[in-house]
Amino acid sequence: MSATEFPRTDRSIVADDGDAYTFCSTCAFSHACLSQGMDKSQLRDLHMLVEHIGPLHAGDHVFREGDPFEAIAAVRAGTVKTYTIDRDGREHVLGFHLPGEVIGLNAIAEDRFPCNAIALDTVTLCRFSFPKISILAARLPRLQQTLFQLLSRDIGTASLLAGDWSADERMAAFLIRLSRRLAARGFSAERFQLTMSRTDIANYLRLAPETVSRVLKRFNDEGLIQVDRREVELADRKRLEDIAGAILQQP
Amino acid sequence: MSATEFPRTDRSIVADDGDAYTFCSTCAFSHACLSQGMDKSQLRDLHMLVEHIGPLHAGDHVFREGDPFEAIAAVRAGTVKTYTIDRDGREHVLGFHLPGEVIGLNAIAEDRFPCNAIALDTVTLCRFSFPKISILAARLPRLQQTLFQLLSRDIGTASLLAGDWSADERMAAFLIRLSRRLAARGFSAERFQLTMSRTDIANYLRLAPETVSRVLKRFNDEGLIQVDRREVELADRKRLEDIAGAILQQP
DNA sequence: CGAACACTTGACAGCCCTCAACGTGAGTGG
DNA sequence: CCACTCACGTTGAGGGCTGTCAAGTGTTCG
Repeated sequence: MSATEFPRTDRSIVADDGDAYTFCSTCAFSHACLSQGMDKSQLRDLHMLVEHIGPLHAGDHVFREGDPFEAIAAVRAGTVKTYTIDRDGREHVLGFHLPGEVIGLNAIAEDRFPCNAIALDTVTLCRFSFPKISILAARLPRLQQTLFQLLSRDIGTASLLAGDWSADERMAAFLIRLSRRLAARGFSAERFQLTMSRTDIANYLRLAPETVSRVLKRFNDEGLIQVDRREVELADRKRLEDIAGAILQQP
Repeated sequence: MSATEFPRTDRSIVADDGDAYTFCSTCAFSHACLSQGMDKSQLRDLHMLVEHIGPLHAGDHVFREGDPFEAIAAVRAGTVKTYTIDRDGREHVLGFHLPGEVIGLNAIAEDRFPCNAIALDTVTLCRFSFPKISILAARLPRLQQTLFQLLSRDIGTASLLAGDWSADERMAAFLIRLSRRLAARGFSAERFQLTMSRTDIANYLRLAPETVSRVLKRFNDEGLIQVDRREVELADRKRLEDIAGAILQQP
């Protein structure tokens, strides 16, 4: 069992501000960091409280359920899975987090992490001390607004999977949303690699792993996608979007 | 069809600050409003931006999907249902909101309300202009923290119903959580009135109305509850909590 | 090479949805 | 006071989707 990497503060702080503008361009905070209205000194303030974490490797935990909440983090590279284990030992995947997305926001309410976070591949993170960023947000309206928006957005995405959708609808929506998120970050929207196992997808979509397998095969046979192991190509995006339609109408 | 009441700004502003301390004691902002660390003048600032709305009557809309987002609101009295209508015309209930609870937080991200809100009975609200409360939050760390916590909490509750729980688990969890929320606001935890229809409950729990009816009847026959029309008494809270267990372990 | 793991494929059953009919209570108007 | 209407709620029968169980295949890694 690997140690929890995230709460540690004795990690070396990578101060590679030199390429900060490059890797931050796709970050959730980029609007707050890079947009107009924030001068050099303010930008330095924000970069001052960023700690670069990693690289973590597949299976390393970013944080664990019950850990005291001290910071949120933006994924810089790789994929992070957040999940909980319920009373009966079943895993519930709350989400997969791609570069630019923020994890830990649901820990603010209780001051503890209500879930685990684990790296699915090689992951690097930007760690933001929450007390510090709160103080800074009081001086920077745009940053405060960004935080409010990030939190608000998570409420919406959390209720997205809550509906009583069919397995086909869930899977199609999963693929389309993943594709869109990857595209927004500069990756190919049509062809990509699933960084998570079938079981992870099943636990996220609240399906059985067998059902995930069957639906993917049927989508493949019907020409909607081409799937080989974890490689996926969206062959008929339009029909996929049509299947997922009712779910995707939500942002 | 009734008009949307909420976005209007030409409503009479009820300035009954005289009993502000009374009705606000159970409000989500009470910690920010009434706790230490906020002096008289700051308290006045917060009360200044509160607009009292209502009374609305059963069937009146507080806001509608697509309305521009200008303000959040705390329920003072009554029950508000938030819901969406999907492409296929099916209603999805996002939540029932009791006195002291805040609605509209999921509108921040898109600057529009992503759902409808309707009064289930006679409802009064406190309306907080969001731009104004944001500015105030920058000056009052405690208020900022309260807002962050409210947003963060909603992420958790949104993912609560996302699991693939059985109808029994969902219903038990629904009753227990409703009971706890009512108790936290000074109402009886054991005996209460359902302000929503069976269909509303079904659309919230993602079940068919018939299933809701059947489960309630079985719970009644098994001595877990006593239900007569919309009157409910929790006869065996312990067993109910046991059934709901896996869901309730989340905050 | 062998073991562990992820994934696939098939058979079967169970939960819950759908469809349908009926019962009940509140409100209305005569 | 009663008949009527209408929405809401209950109850029953049947079927479909998807979970469970089981076995087999393929891949990775020691």
